[in-house]
Amino acid sequence: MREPITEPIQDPFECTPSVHPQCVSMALEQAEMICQRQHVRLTPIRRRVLELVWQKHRPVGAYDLLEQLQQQGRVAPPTVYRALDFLQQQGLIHRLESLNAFVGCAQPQQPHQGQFLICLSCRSLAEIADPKISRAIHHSALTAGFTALNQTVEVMGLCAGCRQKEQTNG
Amino acid sequence: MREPITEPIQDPFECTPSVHPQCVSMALEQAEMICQRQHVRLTPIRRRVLELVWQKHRPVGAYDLLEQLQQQGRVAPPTVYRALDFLQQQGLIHRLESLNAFVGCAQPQQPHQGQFLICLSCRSLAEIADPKISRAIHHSALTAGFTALNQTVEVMGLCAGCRQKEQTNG
DNA sequence: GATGTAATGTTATACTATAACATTTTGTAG
DNA sequence: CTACAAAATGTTATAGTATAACATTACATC
Repeated sequence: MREPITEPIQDPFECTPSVHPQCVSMALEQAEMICQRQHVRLTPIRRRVLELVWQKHRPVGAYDLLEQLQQQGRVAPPTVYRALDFLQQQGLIHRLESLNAFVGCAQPQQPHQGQFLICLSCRSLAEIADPKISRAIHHSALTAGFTALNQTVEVMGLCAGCRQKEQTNG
Repeated sequence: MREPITEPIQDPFECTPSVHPQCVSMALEQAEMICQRQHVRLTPIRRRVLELVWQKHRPVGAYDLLEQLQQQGRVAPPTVYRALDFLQQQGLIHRLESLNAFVGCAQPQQPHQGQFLICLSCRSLAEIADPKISRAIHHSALTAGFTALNQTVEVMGLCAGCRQKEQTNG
């Protein structure tokens, strides 16, 4: 029998192939629970889209998802976008504005705004949730008399692994 | 003779119709200077696009610009996008990822990442440059072993004026 | 004025997203 | 159980955003 998974499912910089199938199924289980609690329906399509998003475990475009869905029958764009809208509303996925792409939410239990570190080299992504950043933004907004309702924070750069490689090569 | 303009050109929440023509021409003059210093060419098309961006003085889409350019002859999308790319490279405009739109840069003299407050009600926008936000992001990234090269910070909410109106009405 | 580079023109197409309306599925009240 | 309303999905068409690829023109320098 396997050891229970102790590491969080949330860090793509860390998620190894060996634990990956489990991080997908964990995300789906969590989603089932959350939807039940919220009295909303995680229909087969919605569940399948969430599964595909987690399987990639990195930013994935709507038409990429569409293509995969079409391997099991005819599907049109609105079907995908509706599922993505639903999943976003339930906080199960985030949209990455700078990539026109979507990614599974690391902490769907507690609603939050995503903050993202996106590696330009390997295209992997990590979600962080640093209250200092949120607070700094809120504070700065207030100073301008502005009421912040929704924050987008997306940071492009190099993850630890790729930075090392670049240094070795360059 | 007019009083000299003491207020910065950068705050769209503040820019009144009376000073607006001047804030456009100031932005163009600054651009001329910057391009000269950088030994790059602010060609008529590039200059015109920058002018249109500043005339709107709020987030404006590429195809909106295209439409205006077409009033003086046939123009195709690549022309606009090339001009926008150039202006972005020179730090004269910013791209707003969450709106697929562009806006004149408030402080083109010193290169920086934009941080934006976007009013959901009146669609106006203010650019801020709060080092505390940048630093919080950098610090948080470093903690994750991530080298931040480029930050996107876009905050949706209500500007002071619109918030008051909402309260009065609601 | 020949030559190479930068900028622009031109055509076509890729990619992202939604409107509008038809149909099916689901939950609920009678 | 069945009739009804609401929710979800199907279907077709189209809007909106962006770039690839190649041709032509303008510019700078020798």
